Amino acid sequence: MVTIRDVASAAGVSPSTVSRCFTQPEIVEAATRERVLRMATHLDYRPNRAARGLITGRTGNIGLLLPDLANPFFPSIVKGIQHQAHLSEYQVFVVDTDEDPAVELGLVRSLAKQVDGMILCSPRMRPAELAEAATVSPTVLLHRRAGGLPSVGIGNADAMRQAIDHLAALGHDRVGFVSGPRRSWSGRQRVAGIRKAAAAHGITLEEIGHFAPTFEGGSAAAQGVLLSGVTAVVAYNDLIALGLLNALRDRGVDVPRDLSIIGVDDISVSAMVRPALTTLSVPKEESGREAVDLLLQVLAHPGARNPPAETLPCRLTVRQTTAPPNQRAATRTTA
Amino acid sequence: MVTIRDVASAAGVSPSTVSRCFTQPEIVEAATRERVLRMATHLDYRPNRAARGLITGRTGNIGLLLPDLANPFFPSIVKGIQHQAHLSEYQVFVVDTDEDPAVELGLVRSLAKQVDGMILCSPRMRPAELAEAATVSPTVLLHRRAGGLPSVGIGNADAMRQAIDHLAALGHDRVGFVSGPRRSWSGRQRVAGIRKAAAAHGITLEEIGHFAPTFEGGSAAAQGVLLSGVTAVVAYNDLIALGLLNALRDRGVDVPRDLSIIGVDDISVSAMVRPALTTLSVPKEESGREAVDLLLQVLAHPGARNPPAETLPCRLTVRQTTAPPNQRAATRTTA
DNA sequence: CTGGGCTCTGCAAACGGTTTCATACTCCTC
DNA sequence: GAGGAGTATGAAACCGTTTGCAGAGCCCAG
Repeated sequence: MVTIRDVASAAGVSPSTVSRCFTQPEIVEAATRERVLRMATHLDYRPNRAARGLITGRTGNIGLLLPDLANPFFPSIVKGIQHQAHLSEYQVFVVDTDEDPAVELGLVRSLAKQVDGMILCSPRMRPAELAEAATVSPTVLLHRRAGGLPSVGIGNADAMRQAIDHLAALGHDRVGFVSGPRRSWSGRQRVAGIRKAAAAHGITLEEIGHFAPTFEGGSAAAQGVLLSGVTAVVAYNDLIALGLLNALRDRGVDVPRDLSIIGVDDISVSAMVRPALTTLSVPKEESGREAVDLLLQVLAHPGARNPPAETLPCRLTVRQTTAPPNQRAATRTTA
Repeated sequence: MVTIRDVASAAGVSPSTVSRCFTQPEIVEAATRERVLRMATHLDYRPNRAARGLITGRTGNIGLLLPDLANPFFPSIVKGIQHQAHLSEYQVFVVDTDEDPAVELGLVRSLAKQVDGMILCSPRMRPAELAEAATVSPTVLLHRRAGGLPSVGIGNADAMRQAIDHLAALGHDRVGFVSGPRRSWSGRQRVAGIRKAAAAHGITLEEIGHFAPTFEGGSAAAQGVLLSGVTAVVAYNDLIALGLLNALRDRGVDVPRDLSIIGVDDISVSAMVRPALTTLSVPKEESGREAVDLLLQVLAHPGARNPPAETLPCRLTVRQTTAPPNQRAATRTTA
């Protein structure tokens, strides 16, 4: 392994000078600098980041905590985060919590020493734990907002408004919301948003259960949806919507004729199924990139007073799972 | 930040003793050890891994290179790898190459210093580059085999045999194979395997193009498949199969009546679409776990002469996209 | 010619651990 | 009671880098 000393002796200077050539090139004489850099590339020298980190206190790594890589929503975010992080020479530690809130804080702690900061994506932990996590390591929240921590979120309430506007325009007046995990902050935002939007349109809202944010969770929701007598549902996320869509079809329910379905996230699968899912498109990669930018900004100005809380807009993508209500089916199910 | 010296003075011993309590507990006297460990937990001391790595040469990290996180095949592997790595207190650096072979080697080099070893998942680079990567850092190949490097793979040829057996049993005698990336080693294995299996059954094999291993790639393959006059196709992977399935439906082709489709991977989406995709189930998480085990084994015995090359079996999962050939449709398309 | 200020470079001390080597102590045997 | 083996601990060197401080050399003004 080639060290800074090898480069130094090869270039006939001291290690300090070599170091300066990399960290503050302008203060070393041009001729010297050029000679050093030439030897460095010639020897294929790369600074040992662990050694550098030991003294600077910076690791060049950022940590990313997320609930479940198996949900295609998150890999998109990872891609955005990685791309942006690599632009600034940062590496990313990815940690999957398997939707278990109990392990989140522990993972943050165990990762803290090895990263300069963390991005907590859709964390399920409680606000107090979140505050504690933030003391352990500089933290940016992604798809969550809490206690004045810097965060990147999406316009959940506005998204729900768009969904309800769309359903109202189609003529629905009895709509369901299929909830995801009880601990999901986004979920609570969405419920609040859809309540308000439904009220504004005079639409009756049925809130249906809490389900795992997975395809299976959506299947499990089918019975409750059918019993509720609604003509349209908005689901917590696309996976639930897809599971629901499938379970309904297996029971002979025609989507969108008998029931309209709207998801949230716009994961790639949603465009692959038939009928293709109408959904609220969330800017996934972009939100990941923004989170990195925000974190780097926080790292650069540790004492900033007002940590920014960004909100990115969602956009309704109308595909094939929404249509005007089927009067006959509606009256049948409500009967 | 609490250091080893803090623990040492709190416990009334030297830093050396504290260090030994963690690295080789058996050589320090029981009473002393207990006192030290009690102080350590009390102060919430955690060894600085960068500092430790500086002297031991071990980082406690492993690197994972993969082509595209957006393909649901890979997140499953990541989960398996992470889970197994965390059991041995290793962290995982994940790097996505966006299917670009040109950047792979560079990423390996830039990551090398920060990891103890790397898992290269479905790398697209050439054997010579692979050999070079292996000199840079201890390497395990996942879903690829090359030049005696330790590897974990799947039984591609056997998988193709199962697919052809299934299609032959249904009565197909003219089958297509839709190829993925030209640089994919698995792809070449599968072509070779399916050629042999088809020959054994007296089945005519049509090899159709090279396509991106994505949903869009599958859509693009539709025309070629229709022109080929086959009654069944096996696709390089599930995403291509799904794209194909969709594009065919949009052209009015009924799957499986007019055409049978078999994918490879068994990604979660394949069970979510209708008709659900018949596919070769690859043990994704398991292969990830095996790769970690293998890498740790390599790290523990650096001089081992015969690096193991494991092969995990695939299993055909029959769903709804395979059926006996439709005689009329077949003659129509071959006309 | 002297002295003050600049610019560039080297020395040496960190950073937080691990590990080699030496030392002090205990215990046992002859 | 002396000597040797064995055990538990501490002192110090080291890993590869950054950085505060000092010093060398130079230029220019007085």
